[in-house]
Amino acid sequence: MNIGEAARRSGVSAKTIRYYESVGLIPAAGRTAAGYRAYTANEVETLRFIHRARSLGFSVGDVGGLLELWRDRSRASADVKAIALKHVADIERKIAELDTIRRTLLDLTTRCCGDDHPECPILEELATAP
Amino acid sequence: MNIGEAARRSGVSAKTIRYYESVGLIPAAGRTAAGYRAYTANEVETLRFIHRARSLGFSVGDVGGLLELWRDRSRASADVKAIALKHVADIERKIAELDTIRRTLLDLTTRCCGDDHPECPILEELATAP
DNA sequence: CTTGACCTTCCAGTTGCTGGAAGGTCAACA
DNA sequence: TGTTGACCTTCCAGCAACTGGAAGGTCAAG
Repeated sequence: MNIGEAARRSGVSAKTIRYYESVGLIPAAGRTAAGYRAYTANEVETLRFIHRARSLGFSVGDVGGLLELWRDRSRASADVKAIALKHVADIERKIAELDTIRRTLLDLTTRCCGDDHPECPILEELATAP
Repeated sequence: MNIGEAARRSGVSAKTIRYYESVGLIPAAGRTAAGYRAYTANEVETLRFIHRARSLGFSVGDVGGLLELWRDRSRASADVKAIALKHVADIERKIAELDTIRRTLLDLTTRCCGDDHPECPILEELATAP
């Protein structure tokens, strides 16, 4: 099938499929006589796998690792779990960071009247915080 | 003062100060006879303002808006608050997104033995989820 | 035989810096 | 006076992970 059809079935855009090929995440697809990329159902499954992994926030590099493990029948689930747990830790760090910012901003926005006067604790904080 | 000193005092690296100048976030600094950028205490204050706003996650574009309002004595605090609230909404969306992912991954990693066997609910999920 | 939906490659832009190369300047020290 | 070393300058490239667009080839239907 053509790249457009593979895109529709996998949820990965044609543009992105080409990109994944260019960075080596997937091997170069076969070609028709006219030079069109041709995809098998199997390759579409791989793309769906990638799509799901990316939607869970795994980096393209991590997805490469997961793909390798997926294809490796003699893998150790510990290796998969390690990648996932590291990702969870990253996410939790990120959430904590965002939450700190969120609480600061909520405090500031609550204290800001938000009217047509210039007094503003938000700007004051930005201007004078340590 | 030289850019290095301004960097040390503001918390913004010299490299980044030049970058901010290049993208128009700050006006071009004055120059010494030798062509070195020269900064006043006032400009350092602006850089500190920028540094704090950036550390609260405001985009460089938003920081530009905040800077303008900061300098505008006849501003309406409502305009500042609007920028901040929009940012809070963005952050909350992001947190919700990350938390959904986090919960999914925690479920999967909990169910994965993480031993030297190949069976792995994480890969299974990636391979078969809807 | 034409139209429109495909496909191809390649280049540039996004965000916010950061690293590095090649070279000029300045202050202190021998 | 010379020279070192810490500054400074510009410009170019690259990170992540795409996305948009231009210019042009292909295919199937009507």
